[in-house]
Amino acid sequence: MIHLSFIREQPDKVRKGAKNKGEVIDLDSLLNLDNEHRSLLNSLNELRAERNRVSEEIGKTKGTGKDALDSIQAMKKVSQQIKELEEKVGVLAEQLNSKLLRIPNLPHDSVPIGKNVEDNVVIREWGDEHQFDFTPKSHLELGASLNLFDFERGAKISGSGFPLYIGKGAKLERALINFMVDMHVDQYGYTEVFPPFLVRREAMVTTGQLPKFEEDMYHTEVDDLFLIPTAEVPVTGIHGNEILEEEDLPIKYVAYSACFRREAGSYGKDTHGLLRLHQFNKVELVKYVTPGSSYDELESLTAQAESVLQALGLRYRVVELCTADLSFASAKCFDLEVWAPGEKKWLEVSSCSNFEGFQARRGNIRYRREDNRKVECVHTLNGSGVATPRLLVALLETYQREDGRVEIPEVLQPHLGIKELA
RNA sequence: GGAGAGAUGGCAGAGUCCGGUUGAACGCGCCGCACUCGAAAUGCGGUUUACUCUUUUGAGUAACGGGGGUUCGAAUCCCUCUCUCUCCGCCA
Repeated sequence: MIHLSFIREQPDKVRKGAKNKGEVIDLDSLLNLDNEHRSLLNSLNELRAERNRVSEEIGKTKGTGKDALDSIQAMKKVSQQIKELEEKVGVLAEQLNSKLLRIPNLPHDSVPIGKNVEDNVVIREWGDEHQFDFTPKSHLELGASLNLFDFERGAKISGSGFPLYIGKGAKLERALINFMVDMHVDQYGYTEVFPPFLVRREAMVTTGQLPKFEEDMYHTEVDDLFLIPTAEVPVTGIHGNEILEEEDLPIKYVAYSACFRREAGSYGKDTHGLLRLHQFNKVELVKYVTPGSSYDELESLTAQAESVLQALGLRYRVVELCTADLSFASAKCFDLEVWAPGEKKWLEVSSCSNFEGFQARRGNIRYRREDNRKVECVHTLNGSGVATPRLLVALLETYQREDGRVEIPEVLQPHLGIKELA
């Protein structure tokens, strides 16, 4: 969340940032609430100060053997007042917090201002368009002929959007996950973690899924736990309510997880095959860094995600999101889009974001500076490195041959044990 | 699922029975200064966080796992929730 004092001091910046993101916020009611809260809080503190002072006197008086009935009677009244004020202040604080949690993060100054997806900016492209001397098939056709997945039976078990991978398809999925996790650990020094897939509310609030997007999440009623939409949630939660040492930063984690998304409101979009799913697999990179380094860390994070696609020899482009397309919690974000020759589309396989202190404040994730030993919030970043379903689409469609077989990129062969899918 | 024990500051660990200058002893760590060519050792001083008010200085309030209660006053008493540990049961 945005620091309250920042909102007080620079409300226009907050309004402008939210407006550029296309978010409607009501700062006036928040600021009024804040004023009321502070004024009551001051009265409350004065009363408590009085009570503390007199209570101490009572203790001393009793110590000398005298009674202090008058003071006790007076403090009874004061305590009653305190109790009433505490209730009011508590209600206001809750309302204030709830409003605060719904204020989006502000875009970084470098983010292009835009009205919609059209205004995103392609930063760079990598790889040449694969030349086919036949008409490339879609991943659906390839998957069917090679018997890699079975969407009908997946839907029979769980509903549409829950793919069932079979045989070499299942193994390919597992190989991709292993390949990516190993790469980030071995080449870039990430620490591998295997997080829980169900999390408490607090973890979802920290990363920004709650309270605003509860309807997009799978929720288990009885235990009040949420299925994670991304490993970002549990992995960012790892250091919640902690004070880290600056010398331990940056902390870098890589995690595989299944991801669960209700995709409420996106019915009819990308409905076929592996393009949009309720459950999918993803390898996620999460960094905790010092504020001064977070934009450099965003660059390296993006580069590391890109290197997965490079190693697999897949054509892709890096897109800088404009303000309108930036997510609620993000200050700046690069999307990686891989080219799928069968679909003839760019497919988003990664989002690399800097959240600055937005998540850290929500989750109370801080660090102690080396120079002055002061405590401040870390910056958090994360990026997919990368998500498998669309990666699999691009892989199959890119490496297909006319005879319907699919070559396996060399880097993947040790993980899969075969050179082609036939 | 059953029975029991516990949760205190960066760490470790008193205080809880018998509520009152205890934001919290002693120690470790950390920071500063002194001594030293330098280091170690030693000595001295300092060392929680959040919020509010204040131009600076400073002052106040809150927090001993979370929430609630009793009381003039709660780390300390009561209730409740969460978590951790031990034993039993069940189980991949």
